[in-house]
Amino acid sequence: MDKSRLPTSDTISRITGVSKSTVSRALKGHPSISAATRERVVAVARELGYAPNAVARSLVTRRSGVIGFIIGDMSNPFYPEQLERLLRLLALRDMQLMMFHIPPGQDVADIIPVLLQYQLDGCLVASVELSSRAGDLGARHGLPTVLINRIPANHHACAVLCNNRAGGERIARFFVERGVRRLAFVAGKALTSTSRDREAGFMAGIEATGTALFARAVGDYTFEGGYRAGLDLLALPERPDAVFSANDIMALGLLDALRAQGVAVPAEIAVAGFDDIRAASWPAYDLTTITQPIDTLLLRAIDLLAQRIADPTLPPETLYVTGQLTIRGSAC
Amino acid sequence: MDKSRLPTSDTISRITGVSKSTVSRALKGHPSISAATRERVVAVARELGYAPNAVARSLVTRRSGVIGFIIGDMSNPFYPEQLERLLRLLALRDMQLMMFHIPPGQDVADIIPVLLQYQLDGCLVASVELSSRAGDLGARHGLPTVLINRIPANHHACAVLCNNRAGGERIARFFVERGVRRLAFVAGKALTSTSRDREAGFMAGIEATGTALFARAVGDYTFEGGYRAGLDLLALPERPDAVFSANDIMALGLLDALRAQGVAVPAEIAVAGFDDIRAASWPAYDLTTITQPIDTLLLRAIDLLAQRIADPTLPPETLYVTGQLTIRGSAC
DNA sequence: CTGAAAGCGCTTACAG
DNA sequence: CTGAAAGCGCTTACAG
Repeated sequence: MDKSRLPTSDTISRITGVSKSTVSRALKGHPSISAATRERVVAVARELGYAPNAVARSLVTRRSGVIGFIIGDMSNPFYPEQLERLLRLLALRDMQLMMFHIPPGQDVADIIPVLLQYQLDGCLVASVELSSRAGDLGARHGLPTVLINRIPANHHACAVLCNNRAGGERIARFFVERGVRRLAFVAGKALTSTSRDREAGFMAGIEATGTALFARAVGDYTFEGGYRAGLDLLALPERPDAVFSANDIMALGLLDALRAQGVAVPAEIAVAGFDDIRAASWPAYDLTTITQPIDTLLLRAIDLLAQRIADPTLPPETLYVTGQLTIRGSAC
Repeated sequence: MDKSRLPTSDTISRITGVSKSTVSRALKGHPSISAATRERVVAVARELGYAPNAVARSLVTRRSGVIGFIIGDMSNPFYPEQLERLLRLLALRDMQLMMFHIPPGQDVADIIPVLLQYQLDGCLVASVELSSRAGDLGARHGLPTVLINRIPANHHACAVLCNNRAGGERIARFFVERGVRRLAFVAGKALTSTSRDREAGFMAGIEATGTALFARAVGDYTFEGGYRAGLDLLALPERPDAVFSANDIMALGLLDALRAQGVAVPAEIAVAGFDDIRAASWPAYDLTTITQPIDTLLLRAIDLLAQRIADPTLPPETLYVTGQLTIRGSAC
């Protein structure tokens, strides 16, 4: 009935008459244990609802089966969507996840001591806004770390990224093929590699056709920022024909700004985003965007992490996955 | 450089020349330690970046400083929004959070053994769809548990709820005061107390005015379900003037269905929801709704939990917080 | 195939 | 005010 009364390996040992060592080995299917002994131990353990205390096990094995998930601001729904998939994928491997939220203004470096206390097996860093010092976790503290959609500084950590550049280029090509000429870009946070790479790809795609970028605004990766960016673009002496927003959540704000100003989408201005968050497919927005292959991305990240947990001497690696253009009503 | 090289209390002990016991006491500010000793220990610990190994500490204190957060389907953005606030509030208390995701079709009962392994201090259960057996965690396994927006079966666990009934009633009153007569309700999952209580309140509010419910549809608490419910209502021989959706995410789908059918909102049909998720305030939806006081709700939940962690003999308690009507363009 | 013993890194009575 | 010792619940060489 009480927490302190959970059965221990000693309980099983006393009931079955074999030693704790044997209980431990029997339960983890160690080959040297006789079938008869194993069966008896397993039966008693099951009957008592016994499971080895994960804390004690972690202390001796130096493996906790828990990985840390580090995120910053979650107002972009893309993060929660990743989280849900991640939990599903980890459950398949019997791994648990501990959350670490870095509030605005703080940095990964600030919580490293806390992180280190918990004997985590590894870390996934999912915020594009967090400093590159996240790589320190791996390099200086021996904690296997994989960055998601973030370029590791000094190659000190692993990373899995959606090919942001290719995605930006794809959008440019899509617009240009449809004869759009006055192309605008709405940037996310200036310091993030995702925004810069998506922009670089977009620029490359435009320049390949001999044209130049028509206008640029900044939306800081937020809905409200996207809304303001939309108003900024509409205030220009001449309006763009199409806008590529560096992520979806800004694109939604942008679409609402256009709607508020009576602009017809896509007839007057076409809009495309990046991520394919759930809201992108809601009829109110119906956003053309680059769909990030989240499951693949996370699967690769988990694989990379699992390999480093198994062998910490493995060198860092950076992997790319490719997003697909999803055409919807906002640009078609 | 390596994980196994993290300094231990023994490291500090050797450097400072005091015993491990003294190191431990000095670091936690035990009053019996002399100021001089404490300062020296603290200085060395800081210099080495030492922090007590949480796993070892948990093993002896039987306190981990970690609580479990149990959620089901996260497609309703209300859950991620809670999660972010929760992380902020827990950080203030130096508590960590471990996530447990129950996939559709599974139940809390299925992960109880896993949960129990981790020496969690307590549990917060945040899914309205999970069985009432969540209360077992507290009652049968001694794990302090607080349900969020869920009525505990048999009073075996604590709970904090938004006053769902009062919210439903408030919406009814709001509609009736504006002279709306043909009121419809869109239900969430049939088995959830949130949907039932919101409906009961709505019905009570309607009946208080001598009228009756005009129409009812079911949206299963999803965006798509809300969309279908909208089409269902429009297919009726006579249309309602106003619809109360048991949560926001369904209301968004509903609004998109109305828009798709060319229905003017709120002129022809007014719409109200419940929760006040972020998307409710996006201009595309501009949804009138009951704003749940998330921070208060979570703060109360944490308090209830902290009390039970400190004294497990405390009886279960159920607390209510009150939502506020937030009037936006979808019903005004 | 099995067991006794040591040890993971802490905390906490118990002495002094 | 401080230390030696025991112990939290496991796992894992080491013997046999």
